[in-house]
Amino acid sequence: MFNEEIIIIFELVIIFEMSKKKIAEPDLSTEEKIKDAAQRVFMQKGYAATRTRDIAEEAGINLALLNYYFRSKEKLFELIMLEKLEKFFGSVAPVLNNAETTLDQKVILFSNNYIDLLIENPELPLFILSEIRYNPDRFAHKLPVAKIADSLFLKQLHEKRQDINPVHFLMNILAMSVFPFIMKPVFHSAGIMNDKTFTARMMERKALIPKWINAMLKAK
Amino acid sequence: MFNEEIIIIFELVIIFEMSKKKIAEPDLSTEEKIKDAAQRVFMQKGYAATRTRDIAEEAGINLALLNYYFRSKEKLFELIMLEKLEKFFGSVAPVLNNAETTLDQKVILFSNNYIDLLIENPELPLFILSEIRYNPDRFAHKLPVAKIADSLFLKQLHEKRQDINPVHFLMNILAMSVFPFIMKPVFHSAGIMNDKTFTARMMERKALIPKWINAMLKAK
DNA sequence: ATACATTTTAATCATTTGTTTAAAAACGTT
DNA sequence: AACGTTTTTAAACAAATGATTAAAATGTAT
Repeated sequence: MFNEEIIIIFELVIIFEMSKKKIAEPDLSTEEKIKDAAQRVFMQKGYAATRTRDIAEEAGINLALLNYYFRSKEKLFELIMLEKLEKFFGSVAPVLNNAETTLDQKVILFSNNYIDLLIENPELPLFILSEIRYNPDRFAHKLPVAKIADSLFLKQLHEKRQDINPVHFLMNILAMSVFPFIMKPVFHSAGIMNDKTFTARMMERKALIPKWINAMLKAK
Repeated sequence: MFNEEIIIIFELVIIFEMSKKKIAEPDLSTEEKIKDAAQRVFMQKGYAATRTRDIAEEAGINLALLNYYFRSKEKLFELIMLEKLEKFFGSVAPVLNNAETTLDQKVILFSNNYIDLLIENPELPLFILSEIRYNPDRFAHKLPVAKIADSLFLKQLHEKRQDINPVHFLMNILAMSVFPFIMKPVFHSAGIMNDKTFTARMMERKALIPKWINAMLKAK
């Protein structure tokens, strides 16, 4: 019947709208609900400012369940922090050590992949870096800094510009890709840029950064 | 007498050594001692992780004196935060709006002055940016973003490269100057770079950044 | 020296916060 | 349906924390 079809269409529209607005998915297990909520709250407020009650409320669960499933606030944080560290650092070393790609290709691959990652996780850099700052020793050994410091990428850079420490160039690529996301809260809270225009600018940068790095390498 | 002269020299040496090692200056007023200590502790641990007892201990004063002189932890923090905001943003707009300098000169002046500032205050960027992140609305109106967004510097940039949004270039100058200080805790806690070599690299960057920016502006 | 104001101290308070407990509810198996 | 197991709940606890208080100490002016 005609009416039934209309009803079905309305239902589909409602489902679609719900999936767009990311309304709390009620079919997750309690453990996953807590982890998801903890992720959001920790990322937004940092470890110290986060109350276990905030997480419980965000997850829509009883406070005691947090300790039931994860022992303690600290254990839960450690779990999430390790995942976020992997997300933030994990993809860097593989790209920089890929033996199949040239220097130029590495720059393109890195800035493209990394900016895509950060568009999906804009608060990641500031979260990671402040938590490391406020607890330097705790995660020191978890960072793949050695694999980056001895990377093929830095050797390839050194061949191209023996007069300048290649760490400078690596720093610049990182800076130009990551720093805008660290400044985002400033622009946003000052009402200068909304999320949409910010993302658009970041998309532009994916193509621009490799060109800029090339220009820097050729300079003088 | 000869002995007296030697004694005077020894005293001078002691005073000199003390000023070098910055041993807690005991001649400060209680109010200043608290503010100084609060500065250090807030910058190191952030607002949320800082206990008023930490500040009292660092200042070597009785806990109650903090409330006696500054009413509350929050009032004291606000005071320090405003000073740090001024330090972090205060010098930017004047340089970017100076009608007497060319575009190239502005880049040189900015990177030089700003890196000098950050060498003296390495934790400043991460402190400011995390506190804004974790409390976006609170300091939004205090930021001189408008003076930067409408700056002469951006107009001069626009003339030189009408094809690219000048905000990209401003972002790059900021990024290349500031970002290393944001990554410093990572390098440091991973044992890759000590304070001395880090500072040396930053000194190099003061001269390099203007060259890089120039190359980027000429590119393609 | 005395009286008054300012500063400092030790003790205490009220609230917040991470965690635990014991009972209730829900679940699964036979 | 009855049983044991797992999950959830409300209540409570102990420690931490920001703040206050009242008395002691110190400083200052007469």
